Parts: sequence; structure tokens; C-alpha cells
Amino acid sequence: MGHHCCSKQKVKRGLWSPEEDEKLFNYITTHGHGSWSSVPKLAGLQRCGKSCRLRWINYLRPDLKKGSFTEEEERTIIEVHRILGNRWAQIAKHLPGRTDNEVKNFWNSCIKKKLLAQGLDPNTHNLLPSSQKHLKRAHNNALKSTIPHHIPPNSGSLVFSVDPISDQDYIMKNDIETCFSTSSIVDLGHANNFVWSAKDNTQNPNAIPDNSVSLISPNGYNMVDDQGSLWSTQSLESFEQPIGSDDQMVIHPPEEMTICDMEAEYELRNLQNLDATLNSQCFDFGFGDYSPTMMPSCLYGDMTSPMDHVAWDNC
DNA sequence: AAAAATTACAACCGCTCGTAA
DNA sequence: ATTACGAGCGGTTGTAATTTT
Repeated sequence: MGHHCCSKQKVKRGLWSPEEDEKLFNYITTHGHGSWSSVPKLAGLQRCGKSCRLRWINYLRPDLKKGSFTEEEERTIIEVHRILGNRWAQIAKHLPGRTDNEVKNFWNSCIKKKLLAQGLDPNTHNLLPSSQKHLKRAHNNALKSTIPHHIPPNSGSLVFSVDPISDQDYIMKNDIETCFSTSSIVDLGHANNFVWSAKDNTQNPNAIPDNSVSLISPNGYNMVDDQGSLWSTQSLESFEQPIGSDDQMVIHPPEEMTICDMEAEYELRNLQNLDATLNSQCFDFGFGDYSPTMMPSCLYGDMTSPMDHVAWDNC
């Protein structure tokens, strides 16, 4: 069976030669593509229009970003995929200069394996059943062997803003409301190697002085006991030097997440079952460890501007 | 050194969707 | 309302390059 779209003329298939690329590139840069089905004839190519379109979009387009994916891009892909699933074209819209095909290939050849190595199901982004038992046990041992430091009241607050992404509504409805709508605090998750810094923003009433920005339990776990107290396996430490940017908050990429991190993360999620006894104003930092764009999905609290600001205070 | 296996990614195929006739 | 058609999407395959045996 030949191509439906081009059965009349003989059509070349397979990889594109540099000569073909040149013809297509020159034609489209001077004339635009117009109707793709007419492109091959006008450009002097023995290809079908569909093939021309694909070649242009995925390879010849001048605004394509070349080179391998950055860690930032990788985090974005993972987090957007967690919300949208295999909607590659939608995901690619979050990555300027990247194509759906490229994102899909990167996912299938690389990210999938990484997630599996972390004990995560690439489809659901949840911990694989096979990993759960092992990790739960390891985590319980970790908790037993570590005496947490109580974080005193008013030890600091953290305010940050996040970039809005187009799926906010979806996140709000499906993550926050369904998961956390009944409790005043769920879990504080795991701060997971993020280093937070902020620059003073006097226009923002919620902004905090530079010197009160803190690391939240780097490499440790934050959790809440059945009395509603916040505990951490490490005490808070000051983070002295803010890093300036146009954003209020700069989030440094985390180191690669380990299985142990994920264990803590998922174990702590179960603390939401304790919600009836808790009444503090803490917010959940648990699920957003990968990407600033996903931070809102893990938050709960009396947020009046829900997706913009998150405060950690009076725990 | 050669063959086999694996990986990376380019390209294809069938389908759906939107739109215009 | 129906049909035809092009564009776009996502699963899948093909293939060159690389790594392993």
C-alpha cells in the first residue's frame, strides 16, 4: 500500500538527504508552506506532503532548540507528564524549541528508565508496588534511628511564588481538592535537596526579609506528629545569601533523587490519614520536589491566592 | 576484529479533529 | 447533516550509531 496522500506520483521514503533538506528549507523560507500537500510538487521533491511537514517541523524549522535536554527541561517533562499523561504535543508546548516527537523519544528512551530506577511507575508516577514494602521498611528504620529536632514556633517563614502554568485549574481540582480538602494540614513531605533563596520584594506584602529564608531540612524529612507538631530530621538552617533574579524565588535544581528520598516522600503522604488530629497552619511541601511549576500541586492551606503564594509559618 | 545487542532518534502510519463545501 | 480533506497527534517502526559480547 502506498501513501494515501500521494498515490499518484512515486514518492521517496526514509531518511532525508541534505539535498532534499535544502530544497524544502529554501522553498518554505521563501514561500511558506501553505498547503502541505502542494509543497512537494512546488519544492521539487518526490515526497508526500505529510513527510515534508514532519521534516520541517521536527528538523528544519529554524526555531528549534538543538542539543540534549537540560535538567530543567527534564523536570518539566516529568511534572507535566504527571498531569497530562502521554499528551506529547501539550507537553512540548512547555518546552520552547522542542517538538512533541523529541519529547516523546526522550521520554521513552530515557526518562522512563530513570523513573523505574527510582521505583516509580512511569505511567502513574506513583511508587511501584514492588518498591513500596522495601521502602516503607527502610523508612521506618530511618525514623527510629533518627531523633528529630523539633522546629520551634516562629523559627521562620518561607514565601515563594511560582510560575503559573496552563494546567493550574486541573491541578487545583484534582490534586488539592480531592486529596487534601478535609484536613488543615497533610504532610510536609520531604524537602529533597532543594535550596531556597529569595530576593527581597517590597511590592509583595507576603515577601519576607532575605535573612529569614531558610533551607528546609535539606536531605532530611519534615513530618508532623499526631499532636500537630512539625518535626524534622534536621534542624532549620539559615541560607545566608539570596540569589537575585526577576522572580521572587529562585529554586536550584535538586540533586538526583534517590530511592530513599522517594521512600520518605511516599511514606509521608500517608500521614494525611492523621489529618483529624491536626490543626496547625502548615502547608504541604511534599509533592513538588521536581519542579517549581508543580509546587502548587502539593500545597494545602488557607491560601487566599491559591496558586501564587505559599507560606510556611507558625508550625 | 567481527557479530550481536542495544540505544537514540528520525520517520512512518493510522487515526481523530476541525473546517469548509 | 454529510462529506472531503488537510493538519495534527501519538503509537510504532526503521535505521544508523554505539556498545557489548
